[in-house]
Amino acid sequence: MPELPEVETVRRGLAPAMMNVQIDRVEQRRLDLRFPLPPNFSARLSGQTIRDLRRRAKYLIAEMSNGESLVMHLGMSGSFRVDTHKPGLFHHRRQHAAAHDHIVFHLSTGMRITYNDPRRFGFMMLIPTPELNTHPYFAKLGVEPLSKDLDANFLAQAFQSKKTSIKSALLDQYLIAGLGNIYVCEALFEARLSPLAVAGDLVSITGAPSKKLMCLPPAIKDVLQRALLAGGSSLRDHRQTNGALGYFQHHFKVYDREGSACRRSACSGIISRIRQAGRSTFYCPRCQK
DNA sequence: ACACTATCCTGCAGGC
DNA sequence: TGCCTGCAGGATAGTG
Repeated sequence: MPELPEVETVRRGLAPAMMNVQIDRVEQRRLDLRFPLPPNFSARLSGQTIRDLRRRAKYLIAEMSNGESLVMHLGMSGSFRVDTHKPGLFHHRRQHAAAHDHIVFHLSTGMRITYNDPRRFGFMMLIPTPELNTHPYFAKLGVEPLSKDLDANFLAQAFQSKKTSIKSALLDQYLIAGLGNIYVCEALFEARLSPLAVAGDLVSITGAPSKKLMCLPPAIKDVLQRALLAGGSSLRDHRQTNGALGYFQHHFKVYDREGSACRRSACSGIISRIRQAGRSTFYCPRCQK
């Protein structure tokens, strides 16, 4: 599920509860998610104070007071829930763990942060904070799409002589870090670009971005920003940390709209679904060229 | 260098 | 009602 807008929504929900708060203990309800959890996971986190909670691409990074950082990835179905544990009260209503609640952080404030992940494609790692930038998971990551690093000149340089489709190129986390299947489809629609276009064909021989490519960075930023305002997209698993749904799925122009009418005014196209690199692509063949 | 596939895992929708 | 198939927001390893 979680692409940049969902991960950032989660970060904004977690930050008030976690920032400058101590972790009392960590309840580890399984030994592994996608990978085995780090050795002594609970012990290494217990007693630490969370100094910062950042996002890089689709990763959440909680910097601890002991110099280690907890790096978390939500995979396809990961979510966090924040609630308050009230000991003594409501004794008759024991707070049961929900299915797929794998990790619970008990904070000194009485708040609990519960990580739920049905498919367990998510993972958590502990990395010494000074090594984050050189760690294999981060060293090669591409630009943040909402930063000014993402502009037409950057894309021209990134796409030059690339024979892969623009759809696949935008999904490549080593070029742009944080886009996923939904927002790539939506951004290509905004930019009126066919997902089948060859990335390198959008760059002139001199290395300058074509006019079509110039539309893409603003389209990407616009889609991501609107999704952020909506709290992300909830297809099945994504929740804000208070349990609320995101609602950007109601604003999709192409994603999951196969067979429906194109929403661009004066376009009479029908949204198509094709398969690219093993993933569904949704687009309007009439107005995306 | 590139494209495609299978893989990890669970849940759900659709067809019969 | 149930069984089966395919598909899902990600990312990697292996193949040709």
